[in-house]
Amino acid sequence: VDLKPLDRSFYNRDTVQVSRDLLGMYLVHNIHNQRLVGRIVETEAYKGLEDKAAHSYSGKITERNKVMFGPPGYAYVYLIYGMYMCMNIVTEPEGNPCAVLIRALEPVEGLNQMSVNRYARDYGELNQQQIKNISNGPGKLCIAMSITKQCYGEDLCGNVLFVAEPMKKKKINIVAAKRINIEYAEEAIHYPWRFYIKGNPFVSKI
DNA sequence: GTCATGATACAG
DNA sequence: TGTATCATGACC
Repeated sequence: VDLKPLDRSFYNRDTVQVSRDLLGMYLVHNIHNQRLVGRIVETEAYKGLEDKAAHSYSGKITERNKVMFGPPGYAYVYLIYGMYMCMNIVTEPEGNPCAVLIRALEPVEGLNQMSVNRYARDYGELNQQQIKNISNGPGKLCIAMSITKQCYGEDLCGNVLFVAEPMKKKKINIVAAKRINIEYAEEAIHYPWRFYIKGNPFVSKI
């Protein structure tokens, strides 16, 4: 199946809109001569200067957040809690430091390799619990998809790591909710900028 | 449900 | 140099 990167203009839009439109799209990572594909089922919008939960809120450019201040369509990957990586996609025009966090995937292609990445072995046959746990969280999906700090700043309009529209797009219902684990963010705690596909079993938590 | 884990970024 | 962190897995 042919999967082609979305055009940069897709990302050069309002971050909440991009967050919603990413649901149902495929995240693709070509690595070690293999293609890993996951359907995006959960996202969160981080709207830069107006959002206390965003890493770019202060407006100060740092080593970590600098890619957020650049042009849209690039990967913002960072270490969280000293142990896990999170994958974001930069949105909006250059200078407006916004991003979408990818919070959960439904495995589409390369499930076997993902299970090796996650569980350090090839189970051959995975049980339902193991499958469900492969990529139902932002840290988990980075392990499953081999997304590391090496991916920081990767151009998603290239052919290594990108988002593609599936051949057949299923009809979905979108749920909007408060974002996860941003208790420090004062009024931004309540913004309904978490989006997920209603009823999808790979959503991280209800 | 609670809690330890862990490395880095960032502020002070 | 101290502190908080866009999470997870292992435990109760």
